[in-house]
Amino acid sequence: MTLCEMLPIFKALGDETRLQILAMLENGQMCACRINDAFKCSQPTISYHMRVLTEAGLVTATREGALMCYELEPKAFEALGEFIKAIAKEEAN
Amino acid sequence: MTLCEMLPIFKALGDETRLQILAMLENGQMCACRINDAFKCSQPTISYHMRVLTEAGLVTATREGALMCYELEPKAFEALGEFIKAIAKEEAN
DNA sequence: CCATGACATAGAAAATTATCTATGCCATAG
DNA sequence: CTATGGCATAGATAATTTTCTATGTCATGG
Repeated sequence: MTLCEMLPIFKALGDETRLQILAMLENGQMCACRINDAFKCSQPTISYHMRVLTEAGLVTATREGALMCYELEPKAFEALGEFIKAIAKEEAN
Repeated sequence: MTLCEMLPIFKALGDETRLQILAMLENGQMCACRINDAFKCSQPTISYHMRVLTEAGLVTATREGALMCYELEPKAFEALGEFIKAIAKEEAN
C-alpha cells in the first residue's frame, strides 16, 4: 500500500461537510434523512457526499427498507491511522 | 482536537502531487531544487505545494544558505495517525 | 557592486469539485 | 394499483483549487 494510493481517501476527508457528517456518524449509524436534516444544503448534495465517503471506503451503506443507513467503517480508519503513523517512523531511518 | 479542525491537513493531503512530494521526503530531507527536478510542473507550482504542506504542519522548511530544505514533520504524522485510529475505537462504543 | 542561481509572490487562466434544480427510481401504505 | 416518502442520478452553475507566466527578493560568487 503506497501513500499515493490513499489519494481518494484524503480527498474524501478534505471537505468540511464530509468531516461534519463523519463526526455525526461517530455517534453511531444514521439514516440519510437524519443527516439531511442536520445540514442546510440540499438532499442531492448530501447524497453526493455520502457517495464520496462510501466510495472511499470510510462509510458503509445498507438499505433498511425504504431508508438508507450509513455507518463508519472502523477498519478503514484503523488501517489509515496505522499507515499514517508508519510514515512518522519511516522518517526515523 | 476535533475532526473538523483537521480539515487543512486533509486538504493538504488531498492532492496527488503533494502526496508524491511527501513520498520523496520519506527518504529524508531534500532541497526545493531537487523536488522541482522530479516533477514536470513549474517551479512556482512546487513552491505553492510546499507552502500548503508547511502551513498544514506536515513539513518543515529551513534555509540552508541559498537553498530551502524541506523535511517531514514526524510528530504531525504521529498525531494525525493516532487521532484517526481513535475514530475507529470511538465507533465501538 | 553586479550578475546569477534559488526560491517566493502576484495575478490570470485552466481544471476540478461542490452545489443546485429537475427528475427518476424504488419501496411501502392504503 | 396508485400515491407518497426517501434517496439517487443528470446536467448545469458556482466556487474552489491548481497551474501557469511574469516578476520580485535574497544570498552568494566574482
